Amino acid sequence: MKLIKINQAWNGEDGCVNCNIRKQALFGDLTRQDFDLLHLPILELGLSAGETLYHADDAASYVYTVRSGMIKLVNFLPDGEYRIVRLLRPGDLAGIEALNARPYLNHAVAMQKSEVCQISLTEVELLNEQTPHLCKKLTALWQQVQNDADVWLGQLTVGASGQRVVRLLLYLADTAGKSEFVLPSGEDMGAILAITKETVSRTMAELKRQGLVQTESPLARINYQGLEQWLKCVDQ
Amino acid sequence: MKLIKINQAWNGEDGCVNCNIRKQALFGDLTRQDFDLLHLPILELGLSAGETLYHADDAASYVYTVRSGMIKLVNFLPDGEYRIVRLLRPGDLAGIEALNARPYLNHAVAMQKSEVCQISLTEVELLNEQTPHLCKKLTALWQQVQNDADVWLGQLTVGASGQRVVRLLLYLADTAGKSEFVLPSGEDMGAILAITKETVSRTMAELKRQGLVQTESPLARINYQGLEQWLKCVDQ
DNA sequence: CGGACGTTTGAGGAACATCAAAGCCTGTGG
DNA sequence: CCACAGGCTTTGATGTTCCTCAAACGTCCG
Repeated sequence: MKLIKINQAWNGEDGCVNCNIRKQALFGDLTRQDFDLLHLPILELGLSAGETLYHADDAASYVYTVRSGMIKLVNFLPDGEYRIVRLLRPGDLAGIEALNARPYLNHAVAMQKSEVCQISLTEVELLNEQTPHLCKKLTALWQQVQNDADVWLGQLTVGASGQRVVRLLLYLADTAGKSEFVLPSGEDMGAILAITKETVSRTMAELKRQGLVQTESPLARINYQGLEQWLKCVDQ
Repeated sequence: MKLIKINQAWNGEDGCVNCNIRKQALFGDLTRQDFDLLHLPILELGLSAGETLYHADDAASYVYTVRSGMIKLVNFLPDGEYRIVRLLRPGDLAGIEALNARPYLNHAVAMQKSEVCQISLTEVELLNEQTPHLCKKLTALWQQVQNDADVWLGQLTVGASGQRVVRLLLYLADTAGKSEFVLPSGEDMGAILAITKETVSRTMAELKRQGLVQTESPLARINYQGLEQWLKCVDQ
């Protein structure tokens, strides 16, 4: 793992205060005064696609706020297969389980070129004792975890393979905020949906044939309402 | 919904302080002084099998600590199918998402005769502002949610139907703390594992034939190590 | 006792996994 | 700049698993 240190996001001055995604992120509710309680620098790290941020069972001393890109949380099964259990996007917190003095539960791997802020656990714990502003945000972030888990379980692992792929595309568009986004590899989509990459490929081919999806390089553009309609027709 | 009020678990005296599952539950870290901050009574409710504790999208004003029995969290899909996304056992918190001023995310239904404590949201919020002891426990409970979600996604929705059934049986034994436990209905097991009740039935029949599972009335007794072995053999 | 509901068992068929081979991009080094 | 290697994607043929539909059986409750 050769993470690149981009810069020191907070250095005693006001890097964090001015962070462009701070409102959504862990420190979103902190006041100017709260920031004065910080005494360790916060590093900003760059990851290229495929790089690992941390491994499951690693002793954890940091959590990471995602600033850009996308991080997958991966679980490996005894037989070597793997399964993606969550996707983290800007504002999300990777390694949140470390706040409980537990080792990381999954592997965190960048799916695209990504940037994260590395926040020391002790920093978070100290801050949490000295100001009540953090606990609320933490609860919101945990809630997000539950929400995602529910979507995953309720929509992405149920029904015919076609429905799963379509629901994933809609989910990706939702989280990206637009109908154009970086498409995960076929294998990754399979690991999200619990189907094989071949089935993913066949379904995507069919959707392209119907003009509901266009792909170009790493990007996909989807016809959102068309896909929603497609779901309803197949369901009945 | 006709929940039965069993009694007032906390009445200004020390019902909660002496609660036999308090250590694991929401108030586990509170001190005697913290309890003095409570000013609303906490009700203990009884549910019979099949009764609903709350519905998804209900405006939430309570969270519930499970005292006995088992509660399932259920999501309904547009086509009327349903999916169980989590099982709650004694010590777990139902409706935890309400702490974020959100409506409930799923339906909560008792699978067996169960008992829960009804805790007012405002109570939790007030307590959270006045003592730091709650936040830690909350984090631990959220962590539990994530943990369960990972197990669900990583083990119960992947692989052949037989493996899923066996993993569920092992999971139920783990959470029960012994190899004898109340077996969910075939339909519920199917809704957990994303397979049909017929497939569940066939698999269970086969496991019984092999002497790895015995059922009696609502109870099941499993050969834990035998099932673990069974998993390894099938895997390869 | 009879009805409703859950479980069991069977037969048939569809959907998906598996295996295999060919095609296509990407990046690398000559 | 082009050629080539590697990985990822696509497409096909085959087989198995599991879903679907259906009927019989068992059990719990009125």
